[in-house]
Amino acid sequence: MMNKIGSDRQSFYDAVYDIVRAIPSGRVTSYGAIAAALGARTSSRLVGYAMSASHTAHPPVPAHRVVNHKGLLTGKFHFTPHDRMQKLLEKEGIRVVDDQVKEFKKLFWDPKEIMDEFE
DNA sequence: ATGTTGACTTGGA
DNA sequence: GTCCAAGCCAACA
Repeated sequence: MMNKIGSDRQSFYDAVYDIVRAIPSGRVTSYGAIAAALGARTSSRLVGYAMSASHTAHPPVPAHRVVNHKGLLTGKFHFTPHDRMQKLLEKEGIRVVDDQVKEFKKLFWDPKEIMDEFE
């Protein structure tokens, strides 16, 4: 069986990467939403931890589209340079002010929308 | 082996 | 709205 993300995949990380790569341009999601989509809502921290290692993943994951549940760019200091995360977002039409995604609620993309692709 | 830390979230006060 | 504590798993010292 290889239809469930997280259980058959090589690791929780790969599952996270797959979802992040599926985030549409110009949209954002949260760590918790990804964790929830994986059925591990309480492991949202792992999602963030996975992102810290995402820069070594291949193909690369658009980690800049993942923010915390408030729409805050908490991971921007993991980018080089730090402004890159915001730059990338703005490039996609997302407005970021004071490290916070404007209209976050509206731009929020629920990973569960593409869960079908993984079933 | 144990203890700490971390790109987090939730629930209760 | 705020602040605090707990829970999750992996990497590192």
